[in-house]
Amino acid sequence: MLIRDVVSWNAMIAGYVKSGYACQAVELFWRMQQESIEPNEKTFICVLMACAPPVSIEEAALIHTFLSMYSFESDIHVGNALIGMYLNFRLLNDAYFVFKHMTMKDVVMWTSMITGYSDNGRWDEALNLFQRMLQESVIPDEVIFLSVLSACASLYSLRFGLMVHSIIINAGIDLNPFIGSSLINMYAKCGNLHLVHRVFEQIPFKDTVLWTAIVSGYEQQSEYGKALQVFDDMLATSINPNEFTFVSVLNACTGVASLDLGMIVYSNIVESGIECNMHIASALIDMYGKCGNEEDMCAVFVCLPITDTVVWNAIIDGLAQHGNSESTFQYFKQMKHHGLEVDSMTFVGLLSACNHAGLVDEGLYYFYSMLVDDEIKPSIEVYVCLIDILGRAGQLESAYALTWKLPLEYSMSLYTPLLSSCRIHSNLDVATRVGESMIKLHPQRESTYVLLSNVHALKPMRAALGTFDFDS
DNA sequence: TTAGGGTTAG
Repeated sequence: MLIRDVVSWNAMIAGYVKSGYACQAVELFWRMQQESIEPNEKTFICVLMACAPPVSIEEAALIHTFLSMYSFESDIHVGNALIGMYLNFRLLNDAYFVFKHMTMKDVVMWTSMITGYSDNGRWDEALNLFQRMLQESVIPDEVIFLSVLSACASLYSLRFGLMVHSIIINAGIDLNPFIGSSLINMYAKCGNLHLVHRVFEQIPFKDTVLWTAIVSGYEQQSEYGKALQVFDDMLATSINPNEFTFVSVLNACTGVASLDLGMIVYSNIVESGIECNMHIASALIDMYGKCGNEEDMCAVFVCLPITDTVVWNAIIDGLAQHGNSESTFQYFKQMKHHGLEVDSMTFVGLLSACNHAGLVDEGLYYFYSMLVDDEIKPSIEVYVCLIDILGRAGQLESAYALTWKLPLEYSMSLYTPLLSSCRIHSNLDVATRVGESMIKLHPQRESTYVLLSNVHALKPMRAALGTFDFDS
């Protein structure tokens, strides 16, 4: 072009951003300044959108400083792009600082800030902000409800979710697949499958995402049969499953431990022409692992690029479940060697390998290495494994002492494996103490009484065996 | 002719 005006530059920058070339977009922005083309609001909006890793925060801050020289900061679109930029770097306080100082806030800006909190696990603050928005008489639209419902789902808050649903109805928002799948996801996460079904029936047009939301909802609530049935219903329509659908369906096959079904679903994936991404791969590894086909589990793994923590966690856990403790440790070593990030799920696999092989010292070693070398906060699943390792090795008092160091909300998940260990070691003393605590916490839970009675049933058997002369 | 927020998965 012989003459390039601000619109040409904006179009170029926007094009680069939309195609994922963030660094080049920022470069173009600086070139534009060198050529003394005056930027406008739209220029800043485009370039701020490019400000996300791998662009550095220093360069992003420089663009913010540059922006301050113009009078665009009060522009609502620019303000929102600025909030979005800080959220891209997970700088929630900086984003909120910009948000707080905007004199005009529209529903889009509230959505950005709410999504920012929600995406960073600060769900309570997301919902508080939504309430504040309503108090300030901002009219919510369809999009903001999607973010708010996602926060309700993450909090498993049926109370708030129901309230939001009623606001949606009162606001006259269309029950389309977007709102429908968010509602289904929320009700499923809150465990209300009756409402999941009701919302699903109410949505007149059902697309792939809506079908996937209901399949995934049933699967996550361990209603594997229903998930498979709904998937079957979906196949009878003209709506095609996508990667997300297949992941949930594979999980449902794993849930019912059906290798045959899992293999049929795998052939469906291949037929559909959908590429096997990391989500599908890890679901597949998990399915083969839990359905007892170690060979195919490893065959899937070796075809994948070495890039993804979750895939490695899946194979480590799969090998551990098959009792291959040596291979499990080898894979962990390789994972570290390749510089992959490890997380608490990695250690769940490692510890369950130690558990199956009765390797107490190794289990403790990996546990401490997780705390000290990798500085990872152990998940409740890690503690369950650790207590199981100690318990099976007969270190029941140590295991029992550990349960006291953890928050009460986790106690039931920790006591259950401990009580089983008491049974293995016929330790009535610890069993009685654990059982009493469990009954105090959940007197209605029948499984506790069954476990406890199993431990007590050993008493006469042990007494009888005590009189038996094994040597002769 | 250039611009801001969103649904389902490991």
